[in-house]
Parts: sequence; structure tokens; C-alpha cells
Amino acid sequence: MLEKEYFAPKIEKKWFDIWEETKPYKVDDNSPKPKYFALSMFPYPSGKLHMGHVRNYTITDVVARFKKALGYNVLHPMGWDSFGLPAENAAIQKGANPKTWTLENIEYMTKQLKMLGLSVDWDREVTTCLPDYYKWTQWLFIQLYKKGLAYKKTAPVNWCDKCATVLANEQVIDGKCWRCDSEVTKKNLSQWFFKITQYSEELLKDLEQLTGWGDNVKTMQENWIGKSTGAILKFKVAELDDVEIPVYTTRADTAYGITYLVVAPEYKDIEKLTTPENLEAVNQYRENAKKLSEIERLSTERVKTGVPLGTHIINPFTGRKCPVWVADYALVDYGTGAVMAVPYHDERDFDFAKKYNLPMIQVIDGEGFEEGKCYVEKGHLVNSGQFNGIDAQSARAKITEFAQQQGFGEFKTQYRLRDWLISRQRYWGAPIPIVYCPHCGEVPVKEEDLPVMLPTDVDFSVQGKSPIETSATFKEAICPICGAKATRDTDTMDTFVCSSWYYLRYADAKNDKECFNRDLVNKWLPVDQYIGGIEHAILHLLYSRFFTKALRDCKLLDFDEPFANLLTQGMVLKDGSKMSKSKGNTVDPDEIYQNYGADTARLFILSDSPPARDFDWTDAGVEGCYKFISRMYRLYSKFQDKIKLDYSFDVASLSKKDDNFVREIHIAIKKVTHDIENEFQFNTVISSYRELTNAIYEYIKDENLINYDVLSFGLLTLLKLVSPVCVFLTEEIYSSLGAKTSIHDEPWCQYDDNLAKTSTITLIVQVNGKLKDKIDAAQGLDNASLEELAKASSKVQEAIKDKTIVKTIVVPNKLVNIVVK
RNA sequence: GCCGAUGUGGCGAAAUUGGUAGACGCACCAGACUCAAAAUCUGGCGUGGUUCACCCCACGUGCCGGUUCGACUCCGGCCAUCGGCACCA
Repeated sequence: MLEKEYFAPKIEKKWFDIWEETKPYKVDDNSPKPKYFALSMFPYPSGKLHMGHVRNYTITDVVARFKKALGYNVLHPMGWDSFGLPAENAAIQKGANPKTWTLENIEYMTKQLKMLGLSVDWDREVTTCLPDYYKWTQWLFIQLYKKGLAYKKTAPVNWCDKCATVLANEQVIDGKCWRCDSEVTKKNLSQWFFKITQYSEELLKDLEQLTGWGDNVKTMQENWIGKSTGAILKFKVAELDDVEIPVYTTRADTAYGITYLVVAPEYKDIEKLTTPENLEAVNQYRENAKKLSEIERLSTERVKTGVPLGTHIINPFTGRKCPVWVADYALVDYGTGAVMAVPYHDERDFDFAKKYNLPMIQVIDGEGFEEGKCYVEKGHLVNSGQFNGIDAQSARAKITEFAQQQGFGEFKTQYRLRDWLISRQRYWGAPIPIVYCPHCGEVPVKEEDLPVMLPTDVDFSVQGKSPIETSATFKEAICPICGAKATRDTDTMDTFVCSSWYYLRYADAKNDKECFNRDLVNKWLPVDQYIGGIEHAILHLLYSRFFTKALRDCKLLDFDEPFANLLTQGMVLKDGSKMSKSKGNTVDPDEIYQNYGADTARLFILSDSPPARDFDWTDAGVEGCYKFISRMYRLYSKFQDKIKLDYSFDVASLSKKDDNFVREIHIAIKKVTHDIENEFQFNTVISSYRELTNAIYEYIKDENLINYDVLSFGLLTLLKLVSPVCVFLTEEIYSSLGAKTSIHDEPWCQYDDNLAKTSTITLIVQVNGKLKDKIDAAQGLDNASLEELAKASSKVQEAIKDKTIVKTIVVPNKLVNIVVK
């Protein structure tokens, strides 16, 4: 029996318990239905859900339920991105054990997620910090190692002092640490990298295939990969026979205008290139450069500085002798670390040359050129020997070809993307499964010996080194090759390694023999719909794409891209500004559950904005949604004895009123179905819920005129349409009406396009494109009749009197426009 | 500087293909019910003009221009906001 008024927490608790018991969302791998993989970006177990989680998982859940009702075999899993620094910081600050802290958070948040009513198959839960998962993270590391895609090298790497660890390039935002926002410095360290740059071109090119991704994300990845095409030009050093300086340039057309060369302070041959009389100044300059933070060094505002090395190169095009300088505006890790300088046609070189009084040669002339000013616009070549007069754009290839023939140049494609640094000097991560043997060097752990377990005898309070190093036994190892005493690597992997493959594990989450079964992964993947925040546009999404391609090349799976469709949801705001703990304007999901119920939260968070846009959470909005839910509930409560689950009626013999009502029901089904399928426009879906509810209230106004079969059709249709959003409410109502099955197992409503159309149309009548009248007319009238109808309108006659009709435009079933002069 | 997204009432927004701009809601206003309030129900709600009122007229989708019988929608040029990249040679 339905009560008179709706009381959410009691009803939701009831169904929570039932679903806990019956596990209605368990997925069958062998179902003959077509598969659909709906995936949310898995959460970090920080302690409590926030509204961003609620929005993310509600969207995915509605998609999953909708697809299930359409007849798909839906995989909708959930897991925990549970390695990472916060657990370790909690250990340091509160003396907690990172594992206990993390698992307690997971337990609490799991309950919160279940209370939200998600249709998740919890038997496939993955938790990245548990050995049954990180064993396979380590195994995958070894596969990449064997493929040559994991390697160790010494390089200047990004270092965050506060987090006491190195960072990947992607984790440095404007020179600051992505996690703690403190300034990043460079350190020369030996670290593990994944060779993501081997896939630069494929990662860029395959963005085209990703038609289900937004342009914003694709552009961000494109910018990050940063492809540019140009040339390598090699310069002989006048004073030295054994050194040559290659430079990378996109402006080979300006080669005749080179007046000096710049190398980065970390340039490999810089010592050879420095003459004794310049040594002291150069060394001092290099020392200073080292001390600068990344932010200072990369600032474009900064005045450029440099010192000459004393040596010179010969420009092979002109024979001109040009000095070599060291300057920190040259970057050691892009191109060759050396730059050719053409002050007349490059603003940076121009500033530098002016400051140090270096010569300039004009080699491009064009519209707007001014003597003594840097010129970077289009033009043709001058002072360039045989190339004079050629358009600068086409001269790039011609000059490079010439250099190639002469043996001092070649075409070169350059990417901004760097290899992914994955070592972390932290405890709470998957240990890198490598040992160092005095005889055999670096050797991967034998696969049958995995996982390399995290030690528990560690001291988290140590400074200046990883807590793992304080373990008494962790470092001790035996060489897998020769059996000698060896040392274990004490670094752990970046948490982004764990999250780069978790979606694959969902296909076969409990497999303890393999990382995942190849057939199962090929069956379920790629993910049909991936949903999460824009903050992962580069980091996680690029790494996952790389992993998929790398694992494909390791013959572990047979597809190229992991996520066919991507929806990046907007932020959740509170009264117009970003929710944050520091502002104290957060909304606690638990409180909403208790006061209004999860259905209200789900309904509201989908209602006001389309998913990709920011959503403004307001107390009045929640209140409004609760009222709407109560309004629906009252309808069913009022008619619960009259609703027929097996209603039937003949469309042909309905009264006009019933006929109109039936049409509105079909329109609602059509609109809801269409709006979910089209970009998941849940805000308009919910508008349709309200319109249908309003239509039902209108229909029941005169109780003597109710056809209860037709009313049942309306109420049961509304119930099913709302069921993906308000999962508890609809289940409660459906079961109270005597249904033996779950509303969530019922198929989606079907609409009849003919019944969704009106028998009459509203003819729009315009004069010179301006609305003059609206006339009710029959469907399907011919153009002449429509024109006649329009001209009969008194409003039209008023508007066209004393004027000449130039022509008349008729759009069948829609509009007549009379053009007059 | 380069690239991408967005711009519609007081607010969130809607508008398959160019064809009634503002659906649906929030807020607000009025009425019904009530001793009263809450809840609920009914109606109104872009701007300006005109009118006792109904009607009616003009204007209105960031700005300027174009195409068209007709433009929120298409084209060209700007402006603003948000986001990404950037001494990347």
C-alpha cells in the first residue's frame, strides 16, 4: 500500500536492504544480448563522497539503466583508485596505517554509493591498493619492460620538495605540483620512464577516430602532444673539428639570416664549446640557471640573458662565422637543445640580439616590413642567394631539401610530448618489480614471484627518503638470473599507472591466473560510454590511451582505443561558486539522503543543466525536486486501487479528451527516449517528466471523465520513464501496485510516431516574415488550400491591404508567408 | 601569441532540418483553501508603447555587417567570459 505522503528515507532503506540481498545487477558474461560498457572514472577513497561524485555516478547510472531497459547486457562496475599520497599523509599526521585508513574510507564510501542507488555489479569491484590488483600492475610493468617500453635513465626531472618525490611532466601545472601547488624544481636523477613518445604520432592521429569525444578534450591532447614539422640543420664549429651543433627549426626559410647560435645551459657539448677565457663566466651562468625554479625560467616576461662561449659556427648557406652563446631561453629537452638565431624574424632572438648588440640580417620582405623592427609576417626571401624571391612558406621545404643534398640538414618532425616518468619516492604505491644485481644489472622480478608486497615494517616519519627504505628486509633480494645477493628497487609506481588499466580488469575482475582474459577484454571493451571530470583530459586519458596501444602491441588485447565515447561532466557549484572545503560551502550527500532521499538528489543533479555544463546546487532547487517527487507519489497513491497493470484500450474509439491524452503520453516517450540518446540531455528529459505529470493532473481534473485504462497507460508510462532517475520511488510504487517484477527489469516504453502527431496543425501565417496569425487547420492540406486559409485571416487582410502581393511561400503543415510591397 | 568551448528574461535553461523565441523549472506577484501559517491548488510573469480592459503596435537571442520570403540557427568581421598550450625555436 502506498501512503498518503512520500517519506523517502524509510522507503529507500527498504529497497537498499532488498537489493543488498538479491544483487539484481550481477552481470552475466555469457548473455546473448549485445554488450554495453558504461563506466564512471573511479574515485579516490578520500573519506566521503562529494557532490561531484554524486553527479558523475548518477549520470552513468541513468545511462546504464536506460541501456539495460533497451535490451543491452550492461556492464556497470565500480572500483577504487586507492594508492596515493593522501593515505601516506594521513599516516604521517594521524599515525594511521595507510592501508587501514584507505580500506575504512572505501567501506564508508561504498555504503554511500549503494545508498545512491547505483546499478553497479559490486562483485567486480577493483581496488588498486590490494595485492590481487597491484600484482597485475607489476606484471604489466614487466611486459612493458620486455617490450622496451619501460626503461631507466638519468635525466633532469621535476621534483616537488613538499611531496618529496619526482613528478611526471603532466603533473606539473604552470611550474607547480598538481597535488600540493608548491613550486617544482629540476633534479638530475636516475628514474623509470614509460616510452609514451614511441606512440606520439598514433596518439595524435587516432584522436580523429574518437568521434564520441568532445573537441575540447581532443584539442587539449593535441596541444599536449604538440607536433611540429621542421628541419634539423647541422653547423660545423670553426674552432673544433670533432664537434658539430645540430639545431631544430620550423623556419628553415630564414637560414640565411642566422647571426648567432644559442645552446641550453645543460647542453651536452657545452664544455667543449667553451674557450678557456670564457669558462668562468659560462660556468657561473650555468650555476645560476640551475638555481632558478621552473616558473622563473619559463616566464616569457623575463628579460633574456646569456653569455658567449667563445667559439663560432660557420653558416653553411652563407659561410658567415657566427658566435655561439649559452642562454636559458633554449630548452635542453626540446629539439636538439640548440637554437639558430635569426633576430630579424624571431621576436625572442630579436630581443636577445638587441640586448647584446648582435648583428641582424633581413631575409624576408613583405607588406608592413619596417627597417629595424622584428618582422614575422608572410613575405618572400631576400638576401638569400639562389632562393631570393621565393615565398617564405614554400622556401622552408626548398631550403631543407638543399641542405639535405649538401649533407648538412634533414626534415624532422618534433613532438612536445615527453616520456612518462613513473618512479615515485613514496610508500603508498605499487613497488617497481625490479632488483639490482652486482653481476646482472637491473633484472625484473620473476613473474611467478609477484606480487612484490609492500613492506609493513616502515617508519613514515622519515625525511629525505622514501619510507620503504626504512624496512629492515624489503631491500634484500636474490637475483632472479644468477641467484646472487641483490638489492630491490625501493621506488613505487605513479598512481596513474594503476588507473591506466583498471577498466580492463573490470572485464575479468576476479581472475587470479591472468591479468585479464583476452577474450573477455575483447568482448567488453572498448568502453561504450566513459564519464568523468575534465581534469583528466590529459593525464589519465592520455596514459590510458597509451596503455591500450602498448598492451595491444604486447598481444594482450585487440583494439586501439579504450574509450569510444567520452562525456566530461561540468563542476557542481553551490549558489554560483565552486564548492570547496575552504569556502565551507560543500553539501554533504549524507544529509541530503536523510532529509530528502537519494532519488531527490539524483533528480535534482540532472535537472537544471545539461551534463557537460556546470551545475548550480541550491537549497531551493532540492526542495523543488522533492516537491515534484511527492507530487508524482500522490498521483499513484490516489489511484492505486484503480490502476490496471494489464490495461487495454482501442485507440480508434477514444473520446477526444482521451485521444489528446494518449498523444501526450506518446510525445513524452518519444521526447525522453530521444533526449537520452542525444547527448544525454537529462535536463530536458526531466522537463518531459514534469510535462507528462502536468498532463495527467489535467486529465484527472473531472473524475467522471476518466477512462482508467487510459489513465493506467499514462501512469505506468510515467513510472517507467522516471525509473532510471528515481530508482527507489518507482520501485516502491510499482511493487505496491501489485507488480511481481522489478520496474527496473521492464523493457523501455515504445511510442507510435503516428500517435505522437496531432490530427490538426497550427498554421503559422506571416506577412513579410512577421507573425500575423495562427490558424488551426487539418493535417496534410495542399498548398493552395493553406494559402487560401491564410488570406482569409482578417489580420492578414489588414496587413496586406493597399499592398501588392509579390509572392507567397508555403511550407506544408507548417507555415504560409505572404510577401508584399 | 596559438587552439578550443561558451554568450538567449531577475536566475538555471529550451528551441531535429533556417519557419510561433523563451518549453520546463527557480524566484517573484495575485487568487483559492485556512482563525492563521505551512503544504496544496489556480492564474500571471522579456522590454517599451497604447488602452479602463481585452486587443493591438514596436523592439528583443553578446556587437557590426551579409545571405534569405524568413536567421538564436548559415556566412564574414569583431567583443567578452571560461579552459588548454606556450621563451617548444
